[in-house]
Amino acid sequence: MSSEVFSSVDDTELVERRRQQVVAAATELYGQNGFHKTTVKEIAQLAGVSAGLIYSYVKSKEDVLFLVLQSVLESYAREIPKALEDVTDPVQRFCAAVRAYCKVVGARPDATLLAYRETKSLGAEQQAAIKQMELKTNQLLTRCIEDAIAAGYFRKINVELAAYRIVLLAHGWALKAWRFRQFTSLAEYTEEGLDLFLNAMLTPKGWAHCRGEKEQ
Amino acid sequence: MSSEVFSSVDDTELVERRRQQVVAAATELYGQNGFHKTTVKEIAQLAGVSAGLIYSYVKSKEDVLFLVLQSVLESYAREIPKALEDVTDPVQRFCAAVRAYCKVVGARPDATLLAYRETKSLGAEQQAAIKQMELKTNQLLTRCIEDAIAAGYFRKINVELAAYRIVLLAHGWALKAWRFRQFTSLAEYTEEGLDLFLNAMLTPKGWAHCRGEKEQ
Amino acid sequence: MSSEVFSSVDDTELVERRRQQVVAAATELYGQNGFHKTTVKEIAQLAGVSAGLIYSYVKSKEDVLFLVLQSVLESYAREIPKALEDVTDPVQRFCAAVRAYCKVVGARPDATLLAYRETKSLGAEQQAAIKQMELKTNQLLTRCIEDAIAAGYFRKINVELAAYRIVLLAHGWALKAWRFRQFTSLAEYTEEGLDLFLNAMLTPKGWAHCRGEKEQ
Amino acid sequence: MSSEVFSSVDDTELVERRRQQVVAAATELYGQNGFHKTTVKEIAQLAGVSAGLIYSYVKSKEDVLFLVLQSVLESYAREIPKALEDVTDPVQRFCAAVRAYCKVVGARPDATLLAYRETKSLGAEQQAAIKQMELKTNQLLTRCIEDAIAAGYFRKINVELAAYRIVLLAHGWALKAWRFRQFTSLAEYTEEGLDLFLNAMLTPKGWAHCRGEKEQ
DNA sequence: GATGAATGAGTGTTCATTCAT
DNA sequence: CATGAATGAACACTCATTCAT
Repeated sequence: MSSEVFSSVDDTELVERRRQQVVAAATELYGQNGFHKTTVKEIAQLAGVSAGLIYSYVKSKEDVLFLVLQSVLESYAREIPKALEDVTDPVQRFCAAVRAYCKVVGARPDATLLAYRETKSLGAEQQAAIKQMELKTNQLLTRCIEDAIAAGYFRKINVELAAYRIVLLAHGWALKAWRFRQFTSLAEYTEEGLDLFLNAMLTPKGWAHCRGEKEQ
Repeated sequence: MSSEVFSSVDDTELVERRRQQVVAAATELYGQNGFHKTTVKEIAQLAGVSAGLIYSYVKSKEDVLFLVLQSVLESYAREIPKALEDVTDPVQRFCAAVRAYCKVVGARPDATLLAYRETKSLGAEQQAAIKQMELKTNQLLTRCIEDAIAAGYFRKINVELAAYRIVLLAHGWALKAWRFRQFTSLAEYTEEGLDLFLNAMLTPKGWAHCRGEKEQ
Repeated sequence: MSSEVFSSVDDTELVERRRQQVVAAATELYGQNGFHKTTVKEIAQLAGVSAGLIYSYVKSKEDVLFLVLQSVLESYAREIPKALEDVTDPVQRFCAAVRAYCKVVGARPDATLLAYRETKSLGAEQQAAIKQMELKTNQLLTRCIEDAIAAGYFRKINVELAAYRIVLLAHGWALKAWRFRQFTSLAEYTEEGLDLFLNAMLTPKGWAHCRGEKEQ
Repeated sequence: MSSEVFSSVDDTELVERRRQQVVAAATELYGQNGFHKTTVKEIAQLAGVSAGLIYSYVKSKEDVLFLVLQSVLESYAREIPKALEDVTDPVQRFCAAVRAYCKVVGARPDATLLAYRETKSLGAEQQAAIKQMELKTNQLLTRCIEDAIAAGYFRKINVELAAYRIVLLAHGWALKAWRFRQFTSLAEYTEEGLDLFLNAMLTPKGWAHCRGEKEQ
């Protein structure tokens, strides 16, 4: 994947710091007004730098969008594994992954929306890179599901499809948060969704296992 | 709703015809390149009219987007009731509604995506009008669910949340069609999703009812 | 002068009638919003005809302006001689001319303003034609002045310059009517202006003559 | 007056310089072809800058017109007081004011014409601001006349009306310069006009005073 | 490294004018 | 003669990007 964003500045640490400033500003503005309505000058102003400076750290306005979306996807890739760190039981790992995913999405629903809304504004290559990152996130879920199947706790279902249903569960909150917030909480939404899926996925052995867990 | 799009031409039939031309062209282009990257001239060219003519039937480029999204939402509001016309059994009606929704979305996944991507590009008023139409579509689903609950076939769940899960099922196909198409079909996707939800919603009485239906 | 406006319609009487409709509408609109801000469609609408029809009686939007200005200038050329018809005394003729000029201007100050504001919007040829008409109007005044000089009533002054001062007296009302109306009337304005000029122009013989007139 | 024109550039001196460039170019072009027929690109080209740059110093094409008219009116407000600086005698001050006014108008007759022709092309607020400036110029004249009346040199006439006659004298040169230049000079035009007004305004005491001045 | 003035290509929109009906 | 839908050239204005300082 050739999707490294070019910078004319060498000092890696400075590049990082500047980009963070810019990405933070851009995320807010893109979320509010969309990619196209947001001008580079607005981003620069909110980031507290000059418009010209941005082009020392990024080759185009599109690159900024790429960095923004990258940072969103990275937060997924960071948070889910973190939530799984100390969990060993396959079913518990699955549940933890789902909860973690929903939680990251819930923390910045606008960011997730942004990914849906603006990915197409990127060039083909960067679009592909973003999709690649999404697939990697999904693999975190597929692996959990596969493990639970291997352990005999989940039925032998289409793993990738199941993973996508989870993704849609999590993203669904972001997509419809404006309405959901009016009659439910993220936690409730997540647990009910989780129930739904467990219901459909657990084998009798899986059920027994779960009950055992709870009885402990 | 004050969201009628203004036309300087009076002949209703002509207005309808021209708008259809323009909306068809715009849907394709907006879907391909997004609202902002698409120029009015491109739309005009694809629609086979002059750029100026568009402004006889629409007051702004934004109006064209509104018309496009409106036509998408209208197709939902048209197709779902049609699918329910001759179905009386509450559970069957629910299933028919879900299948119909998934089918309309599947017929023009780009159009559904467009609604997600570009609704924010509209002015506040038109945005509200679109959301209103979406709510109306959802009510087609809530009514089905309520009826099934009233008949004792579905458990007493949060109706609106359930409806939204269905919406996300249907829209999910559009959102991830690029991937889904690689390993499943819309029908399979729909039926499996339906199963999932029925599993979670049916009461014992509902289950018995279903089995009876099939045995007939 | 090749400044005849072309019409594709032959029936002279109809041409006249239609043009009057259009000119009336255009005068109002040009006066209100200026030539450039006024659209042909607006003129057509106010005139109660279709936009296309105008082009049967006129070759361009500019032609309409020309007709409008022509009608203004013609009203000068018509009213001043009428006011002189039964007056034979040179000084009286001069006074009658001045009063008549001020009166026509006062009747449609907007129209006079229009001539100042929009003559430059015409093509060179039509601009020249309008100036020509203005010169003709001025000659009505110069002739009066010359006659009064010949009769020994006026001093031997620069006749054309004097005529222009009168023109500016009359036009001045239109140019500053928005202010003048607040503290004087057209009649007062006219008489005081006339006094001013007579003062400067009358010979002793002229003065005696005037006094004699009044004593009669 | 809320009629300050906005600039996105802060450096006051640069703003001043650029605006002067633009105003100079615009004055010429507006004078030649009128406000509406002149394109922003033409102005930019003549000013030797890019079209886009203009919008760093001005918010709209209309603002350029405002700046142009403002500069005309300012030249009046600057030159007339300057001409009065070392003159103390009321009648002399009046004469100096009239001569100064005619001279500024004569220096850029096109600019004065522009004010007549294009003030209506401004928005309501800027139109009002221009009229306000015109009133201020007029007050320079009224004050002279009032002083001469107070000193017993001028008769007790309607001061504002008299001031406007002077204004029309000065503007008259601009309005009809195309003709006047063919048979007289600005100086002659001015002096004769001044005579005319003095004739009508001076009291016997004023006459005596004048003669005295000359005899000195 | 940082600034922000300058560029100029690109776009939505208007409107005089034409012409099929 | 009359209509008004259709055309398309023209124009104000925006904004990503560059580069001299």
